[in-house]
Amino acid sequence: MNASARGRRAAVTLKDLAAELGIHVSTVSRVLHSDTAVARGAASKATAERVRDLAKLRGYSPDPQATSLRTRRTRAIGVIVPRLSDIVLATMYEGVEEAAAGSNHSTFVMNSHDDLEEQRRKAEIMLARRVDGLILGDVHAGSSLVDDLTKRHVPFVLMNRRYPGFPSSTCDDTGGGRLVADHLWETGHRSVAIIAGEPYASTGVDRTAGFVDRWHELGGEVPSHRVLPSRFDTEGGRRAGEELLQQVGPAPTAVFAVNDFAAIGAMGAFRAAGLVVGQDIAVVGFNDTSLAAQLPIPLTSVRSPMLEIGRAAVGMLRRVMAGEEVDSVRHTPELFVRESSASVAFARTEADVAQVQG
Amino acid sequence: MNASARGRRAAVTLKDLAAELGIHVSTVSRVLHSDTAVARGAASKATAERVRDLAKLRGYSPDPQATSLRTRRTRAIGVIVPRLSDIVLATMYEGVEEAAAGSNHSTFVMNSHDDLEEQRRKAEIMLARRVDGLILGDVHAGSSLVDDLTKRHVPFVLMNRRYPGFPSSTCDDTGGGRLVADHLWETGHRSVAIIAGEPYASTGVDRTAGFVDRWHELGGEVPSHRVLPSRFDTEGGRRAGEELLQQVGPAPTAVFAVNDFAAIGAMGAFRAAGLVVGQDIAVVGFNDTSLAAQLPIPLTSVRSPMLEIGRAAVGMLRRVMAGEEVDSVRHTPELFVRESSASVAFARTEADVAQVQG
DNA sequence: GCTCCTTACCCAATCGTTTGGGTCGGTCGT
DNA sequence: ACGACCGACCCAAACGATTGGGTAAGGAGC
Repeated sequence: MNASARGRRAAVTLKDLAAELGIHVSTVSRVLHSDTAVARGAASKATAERVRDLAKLRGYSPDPQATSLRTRRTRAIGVIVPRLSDIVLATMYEGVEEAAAGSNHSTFVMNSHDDLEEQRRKAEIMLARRVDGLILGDVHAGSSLVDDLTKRHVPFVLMNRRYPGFPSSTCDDTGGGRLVADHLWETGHRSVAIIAGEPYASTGVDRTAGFVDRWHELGGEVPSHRVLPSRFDTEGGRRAGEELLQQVGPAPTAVFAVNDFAAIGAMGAFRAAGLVVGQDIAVVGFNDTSLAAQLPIPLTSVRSPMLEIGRAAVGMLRRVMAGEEVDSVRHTPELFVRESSASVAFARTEADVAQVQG
Repeated sequence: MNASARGRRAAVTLKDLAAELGIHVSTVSRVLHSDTAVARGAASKATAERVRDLAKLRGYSPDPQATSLRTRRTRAIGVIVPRLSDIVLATMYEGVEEAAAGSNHSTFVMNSHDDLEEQRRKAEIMLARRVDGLILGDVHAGSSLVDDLTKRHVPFVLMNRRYPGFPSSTCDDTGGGRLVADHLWETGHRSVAIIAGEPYASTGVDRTAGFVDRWHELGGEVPSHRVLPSRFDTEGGRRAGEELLQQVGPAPTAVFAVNDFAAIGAMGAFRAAGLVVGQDIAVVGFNDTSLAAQLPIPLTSVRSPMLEIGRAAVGMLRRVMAGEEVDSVRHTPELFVRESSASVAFARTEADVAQVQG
């Protein structure tokens, strides 16, 4: 019936250490906790040594609940993502976890499934848990959640997706889109389409806008029916790909999907229609997930530094929690050209297209 | 400088409610906390009503740190996985999160990167956080961690991978392997290879063993050099695929990769070597991740109920935490045949093989 | 009218830490 | 030789909730 028999509650406390050393618990606390600033003055060098030795010997580890209760901070941060089974967010989260662990913070993650209701609910759960701050990886354009959190003085930063006026750690998605436009233009394409992702996600919107802007600068045009919204998964990419092929008029010679998974889905649709990706049609993805390079037809993709985006989000959040103003960071992407769009001269001529059409 | 100015610390406490109602804090606590068992007897119906109304009005939410301190339980469970960027584990975690939320528990996840040192370190961090229990998704064969945790009376269950003698929520991997053997045998294959995954993971080991056993029952044989260990990612699959093709003697007509990602990597290797998957060589994966069906060449795969595995792990852990003995659960897998192995008659004859060889 | 229940509460200790303030015996400066 | 100061501690009040014990008033039963 004692503590250790009833469970694993062997946990040694400050009081235990104090009793064993014959000194007061507050002295032990100061020695163990304070970073030599307060520690000096709390106990003699000899006593401090004894305290530290015993703490190590007994395996003392402070009770975080008690500490939190007293200090009003939990050293926990909440992370909300659309879904962790999206490898992009999962990778960013790895960066978050790593950086948080580095500054002695724990992280709670929750999935919002990109549902506005659920975002709020999950945020409330985290706040009820008294997290010290939030990292939102799923912000929707026009969502009022960010304003509400600001009003409530909840420290938070955005990750993955940005929202004007709030600090975020994202990829330079616009720049990434421009890289793709340059690449496709240089390889001779003039008729392109974009699988643009969800309209509420800045990632897809910015990548699309970057592409379109650059394409215009280069002298090209992207008809609006060639910009298809889509889900971010393979299924969404496949549907968009199918839709593209069903449009009247010649099919595009190149397709930019704002996400690797959508690109993979589109590749499936093209192949099912008898097109050979990399020969009949070029496909470019985004994020350069570990899959891209390993696919049967390796996928050209824009690498976004996902781990770094996650790490940076933590750094920013720490500063926000400390009351500082922080600026958004846009991490630089890099294009990796692979077989799905590598060959320069394959772009079909108008004549070819007419033939295929006929 | 007051609490609410210094941050968002507006948090209303039991004491606040009690003061406003002119009753004692303990009465408020009993009304709000107890599930009508203790609540009855704590206050009159009228008072209870007033308490509940005011609590709702003021938006009272109990301080979990204070509660934990008093009750010695955190309602938090720790989850350790090899890596969350593995879609399989991420999906299981979604199941965990959902089930945990359902029973009002929070979850901490950490990545161990399949490193023994890191597993221990992460487990210690979670225990230092005083989680009520652990779900281990990364147990290694022969690891002593499970024994150590048992000795320390830490409630835990295993997920994804099993370990004899400890409760686990896994797929029936052996059965899954048998399904694949039946399928390949029926479609005429006699010369097969296995990309077997890491030897420390029961998933790969069991899937391989199930396949091999069934194959023997059917009268086939699997030479040991045809069972290649591999990492679980695409890179690992590609390497194993390349190695297979370099072996002396005729290449196998079918390959079973114990994981979809490894299968995708292998498909890449085969294609690079000029083989057409689904025609020259059959490939089967495992887990039926969302990618499998959407790949350019849709991948035959064994679906494991990942969400369910995660949910069940939580249920089991709750029972372990309650002091019950629980049995392991092996969830039933299901085979989905697709183009990568669909056609029955393509298996190359020995003559063909000889020709290719020559 | 007395005891004995209920009913409807209140009291106070406790969980493990932190932290603003003592206190007490010496040492230093003059 | 005397006050100021310093080093090395101790005290006790929090933080917010839970919970084993009261206790006072009112009614039932004899």
